[in-house]
Amino acid sequence: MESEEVCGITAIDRQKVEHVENNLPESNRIEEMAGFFQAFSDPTRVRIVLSLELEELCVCDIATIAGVSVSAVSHQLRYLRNLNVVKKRKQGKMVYYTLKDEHIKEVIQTVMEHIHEE
Amino acid sequence: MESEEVCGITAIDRQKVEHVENNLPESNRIEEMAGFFQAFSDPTRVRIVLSLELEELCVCDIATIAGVSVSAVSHQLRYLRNLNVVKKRKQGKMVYYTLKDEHIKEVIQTVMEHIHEE
DNA sequence: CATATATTTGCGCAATCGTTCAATTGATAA
DNA sequence: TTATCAATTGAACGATTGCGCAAATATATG
Repeated sequence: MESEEVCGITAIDRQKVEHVENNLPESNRIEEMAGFFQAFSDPTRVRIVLSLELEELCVCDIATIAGVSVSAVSHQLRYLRNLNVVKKRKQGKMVYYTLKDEHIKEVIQTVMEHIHEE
Repeated sequence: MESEEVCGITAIDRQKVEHVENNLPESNRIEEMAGFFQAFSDPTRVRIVLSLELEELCVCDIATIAGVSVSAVSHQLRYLRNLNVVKKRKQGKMVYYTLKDEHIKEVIQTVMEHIHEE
């Protein structure tokens, strides 16, 4: 048998494990990826992003569409802003949000197609 | 001004709001999307999925690669199985996991490219 | 049968998340 | 100035998440 003790965990197939470990992206990249996916892992945020694909909207209107409080939306918008998904434009008292860059649409499109294909 | 009271929330631009509401996917679809993204919103799960892109692996080896306990991996694998992301093949005492379908790779590839492009 | 190994499962804990509420900031209008 | 309105912020909450531990399950072997 090709088993071996490693740090208290039994690694059965040492060769496969090494192959994978050598070809996996580094931890930073992996966390970055997870972080990106997390941005869209909540229905409210998905609704916000899909809405902003269609129109530039003020916080209040986003709240109406998303069906949650203005405060909740504002928190989520800050979250999405920090992740470079959306950007804001201030005009008087009001703040208008849009998607930061266009190829977020592509990513979402790809995922939506994937979901439909089954 | 084009403001109006709707369920206690002030909708500023009625026209935009309606346009968005009419063109947004239905709630089921949105939750489905969020659920899909959630599958990859955790570093351990990302590591698992990226590993299974490279090799068919047993639970124990996945645990070694992911750097968490066998139990933790098993929990995550069940989660991913319920989401139709991975499938298992039993051989004796051991259970080998692979990705369920190939075009999950495409989705991940698209996202990775997106992240690199900035 | 008993033993050993690989995986799964249920439980509980700590950390995180999404939300609301209340207070605050920033800008406009009287 | 004061009043008003849009948006942001911080605190607190309940709910969910990811994990490890320990027990249970499943399969192979003596």
